[in-house]
Amino acid sequence: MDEIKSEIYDILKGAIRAAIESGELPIPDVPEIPFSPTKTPEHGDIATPVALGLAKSAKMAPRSIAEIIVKHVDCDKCPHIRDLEIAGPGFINVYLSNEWLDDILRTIVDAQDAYGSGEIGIGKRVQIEFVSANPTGPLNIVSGRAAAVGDTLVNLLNAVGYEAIREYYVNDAGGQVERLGESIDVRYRQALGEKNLKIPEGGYQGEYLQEFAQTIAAKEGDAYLKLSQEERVELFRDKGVAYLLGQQKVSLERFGVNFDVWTSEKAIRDSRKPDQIIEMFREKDYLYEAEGATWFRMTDFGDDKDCVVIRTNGEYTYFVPDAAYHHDKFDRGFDKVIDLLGPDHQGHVTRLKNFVKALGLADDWLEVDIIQQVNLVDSDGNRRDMSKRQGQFLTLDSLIDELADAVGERFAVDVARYFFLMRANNTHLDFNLELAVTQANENPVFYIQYAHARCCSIFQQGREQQIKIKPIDEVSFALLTEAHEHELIRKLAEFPAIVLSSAEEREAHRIPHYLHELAGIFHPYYNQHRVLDASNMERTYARLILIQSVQTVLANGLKLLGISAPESM
RNA sequence: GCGCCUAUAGCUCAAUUGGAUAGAGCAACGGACUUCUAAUCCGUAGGUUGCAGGUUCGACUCCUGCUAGGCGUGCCA
Repeated sequence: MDEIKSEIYDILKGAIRAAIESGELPIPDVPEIPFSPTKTPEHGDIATPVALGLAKSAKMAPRSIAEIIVKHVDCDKCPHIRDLEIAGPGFINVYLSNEWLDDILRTIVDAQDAYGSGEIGIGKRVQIEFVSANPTGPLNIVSGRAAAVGDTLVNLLNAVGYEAIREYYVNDAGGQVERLGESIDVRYRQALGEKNLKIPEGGYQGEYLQEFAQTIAAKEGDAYLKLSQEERVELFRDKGVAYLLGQQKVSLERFGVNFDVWTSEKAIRDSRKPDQIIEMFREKDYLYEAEGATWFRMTDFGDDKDCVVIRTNGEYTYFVPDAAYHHDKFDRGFDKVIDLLGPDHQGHVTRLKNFVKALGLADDWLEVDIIQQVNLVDSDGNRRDMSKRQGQFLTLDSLIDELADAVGERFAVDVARYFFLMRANNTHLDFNLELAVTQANENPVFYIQYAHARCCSIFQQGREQQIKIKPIDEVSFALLTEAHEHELIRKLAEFPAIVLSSAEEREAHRIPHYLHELAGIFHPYYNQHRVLDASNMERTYARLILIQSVQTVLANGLKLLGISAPESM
């Protein structure tokens, strides 16, 4: 496929050059030639608007430019071109010979699991940091969305050759975990019968801490009351972080996301890195003292406000360990670092990028994407953010529990991942719970999975009828004459380009859309045409190769999304 | 006030990153199981792409100004 594309590119380039040399096309140089697969077969297989782009500089009508270019195309040189056509305002439509379709099926059958992968990123190391929720409670659904997106982006980057890893930054230091320790202390003492205690300002009210504190009380009794409050808060802080982080890991594993590296903020703070960063900033004169605190000259980097890096109490604000953390990422040798942050962190994107700049790192080394918020809605679009089950803000676990009640544990994670992945990252996601829990035809996840299961089912039937797939060289694809068959093959051919653009643009949602479109061609085909047909075995063999290719692409695509490809449903 | 994100069919979203007649699913209506799985298919209907300008051969896409919603905004992370 790619070879044919570059062949056609060269032919068109040659034609334009010949037209310039003959003086018919008054432009200085051969331009970039954009071309893409067409939306509809009526426009051929590949089309280019290059003549439209040249209209201005050549001061000619686009259609006549296209005519001149086509006149100079040497069709004998490229057996893959069946026909050339000028259409609409001046598009050049290329019709490929049927060999092209054969080539695609051959490529897929040869490559199998590897079909769709690429090499553009070979030799480059990428780190994606995502979820990174505070270890002060269970993961919420936005974290779930980030987990699905980050996990898939890593899959995509690895598929196109990068060496990408998943990393989780554990915010186990600072004021929030202090509040956590204090909150657990209150719950612990309440569990022992103490009255008139209140969760401190900024503390955590959730039931999960009551349960945790009750477990401690049941196990250790009042042993900890002998400690000073300060000692107790510190102890509970550490116990709480360990417990809640453990819970988060369990949730993530259930969701099919496994991080390669967990980095502790506390460890970063305890290292010498933050001091070194401050030292470096001081040397570069990025810092000044005011109002008892130390400030960073953020305005020098174009922001409208400076910001505090050392508080009046002498502690670093989170910026310092954060800058140190990113410097540490650089030291670990990543060519590119991507942070996926939650919607409440958007104010920090510019500051973070500025700190990275202040560290002397390249502008495009750090990429920050915001994973926007998730609303749960019903089919009428009404918001439903509360969990029925727990009567509280929905957590990732309770979402999967609800889905599991409806579609079974087997598909609950598949459905959740699909719904999180089907929208662009920077849009607010309306998660239609009603649609997600329908096990019926409307659910797009099942639509795709069912297509895969149907492919498998054909092979199962074939085995029962003693029909085996023939080696590809003994099959004649000329028998695939149905319009649906050509449409399917054209769609299969798009897959590698979709994977590539999806990885490079960080737009994971293109994969679910593509798979849905592919299934949307397969199902009608399946309904109208029989694959296994004893009265026409030669065509059966050709169709089996086609079905095998469809199955391969569906399976490869679902794997990128971390969604199962069931053999039966 | 300032900054970021968003606005496309009744609802939820696409649109190969500036290309041809803006496409899907859901919801609505009417049909198809003696067939490799009906979790499927076929058909009907649904649009001034928030508004107003501009750039371009060509704009959902880029620029300017409005309107509406979400989020953020110097010592939490």
